[in-house]
Parts: sequence; C-alpha cells; structure tokens
Amino acid sequence: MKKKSVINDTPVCQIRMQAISDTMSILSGKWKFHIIGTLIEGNKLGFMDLLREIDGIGTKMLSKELQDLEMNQLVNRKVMDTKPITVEYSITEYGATLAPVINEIAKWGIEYRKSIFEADGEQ
Amino acid sequence: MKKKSVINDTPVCQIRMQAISDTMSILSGKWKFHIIGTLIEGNKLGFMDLLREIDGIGTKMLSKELQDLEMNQLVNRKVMDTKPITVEYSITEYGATLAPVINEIAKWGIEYRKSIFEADGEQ
DNA sequence: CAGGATCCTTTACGATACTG
DNA sequence: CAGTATCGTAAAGGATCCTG
Repeated sequence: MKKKSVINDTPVCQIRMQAISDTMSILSGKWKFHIIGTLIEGNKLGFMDLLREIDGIGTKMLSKELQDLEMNQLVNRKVMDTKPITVEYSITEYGATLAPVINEIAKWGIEYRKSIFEADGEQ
Repeated sequence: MKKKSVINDTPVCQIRMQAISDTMSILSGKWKFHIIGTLIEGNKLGFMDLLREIDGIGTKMLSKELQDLEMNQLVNRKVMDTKPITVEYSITEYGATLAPVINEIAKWGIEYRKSIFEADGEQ
C-alpha cells in the first residue's frame, strides 16, 4: 500500500528541497544578503551606517529587514543610551554561520561576471 | 581628486555586494533554486516531471522560470519529436557550477531546522 | 504533452513626510 | 539618530481555461 509522503519516509531530496525553502524564506527579499554580508564584514554598525553602506536601500526597507533578521536571531540589536539614542547592529554567532553560504553566492556571482565579460569579448 | 565609484576603483566589498546581487537576481523568485536543484539531481526531466517533482508550482510559473533559466544558460531545453511533442530539460554544464551554492544553502537550512527543533525541545 | 493567455490577489518595494 | 506612517506602483505569484 502506497503511503503519502510523511516526515518519516520523506525522500532525501525532499528534505533538501525543504531545507532550501527554509533558507530562502529567511533570506528572501532584495536586501537580506546585503545586510548580513555587510554586518559580517564590519561588525557593530548603526542604522545610518547601514543606510550608507547598503546602496539604494531606504529607511523603511532597512528597518523592516533588520526586524526580520533580528526575529530569526541572525542579527543583534543593541540600543545605546546616548543623547539622541543610537543603535548598534551586529551579526549574531548564529548569523555568522551564513558566511559560507554568502561566500559561495559571491564567488559564483564573480565567476558569472567573468563569463559574461568573455562572452561579450568574443562577439 | 575624488572619483565616483567606477569599475576600476570599486572597493572589494562592493564587488562582493555586486556579485551577490548578480547571483540573486538570476536566481530570484520562489522556484529557481528548486528547479535547478531538481535538475542537478535527476537529469533529463520533462515538463510534467518537473511539475510533479516541484511541489506546489503551477504551469505558468514553471514555464516562466524555465525560460529565465534557459536564457541564462543554466538549463537546456530539448524538444523531442514524439507523437505529442515532449521536452527534455536538463542542467547545463554551467548551471551545474551552482551545485556548491545550492549545497551550502541546503546545508544551512538543515542545520537551521535542527536548531529550531532543539529550541522547541528546551522550552 | 507543453505551455500560452487571461484575470486576479498579494506581496514587495520605494518616496516622502513625520516623531520621540 | 532611529525609526514609523502613509501612500502609491510594480512585480510576483496563482487559478483556470485554452491550444497545437
């Protein structure tokens, strides 16, 4: 008798697909990778720092994405008690585990540029 | 004299960010990773195969995403001359270079599940 | 079988202005 | 400084039906 796919007999490839969905849903959107990448490089950045570092992002998106990331424990948010308050954002230890993912993505993107460049050159 | 950021003096981190953008724009959307992942596993799949393998996708999205991927040389599309025509989709050599990227993403997603599970267990 | 056409809903994203 | 509120556009995604 055929069973429907349930957890305990889910094929390996479906677990992989599930895992990919999980990762991508957490890192969805136009900016999450940028934010995390930026925070992995220079740790402890203020809201304005990020706004400057991440080219093109606006306050609304930045604030929203940071909240998402904080909710998923990927970034820390620390409010400093300065005259006008400031906030320090930093990557969490857990968020730092994304480094290999981001590295692969960046690496591939760089190779991609090269391949485009070569293709253009040959034309 | 200060120059605006042009290719030849772009800081390394901006090149990285650019690269991340490139990769993600090619792999944007809800399905591209799934499609590529599926094609990397089982090579040579028909449209219907993919429709079955990729849980939840519809014909419109599948067709559109496949076109995008084909345009970017990541998948091959081969029309077979059978009675009702059939089409064989497969990953290109170039598309296969995405394997490490996808592996990292899948790996991270699996660890993520574990960490969630543990967190729930401790509650 | 493979997919295009159509219609519709939802989400993402962005600009601007405003507040503690 | 660090955001929130509001408004508006555009893109993504989905359901269904249709065709060579």
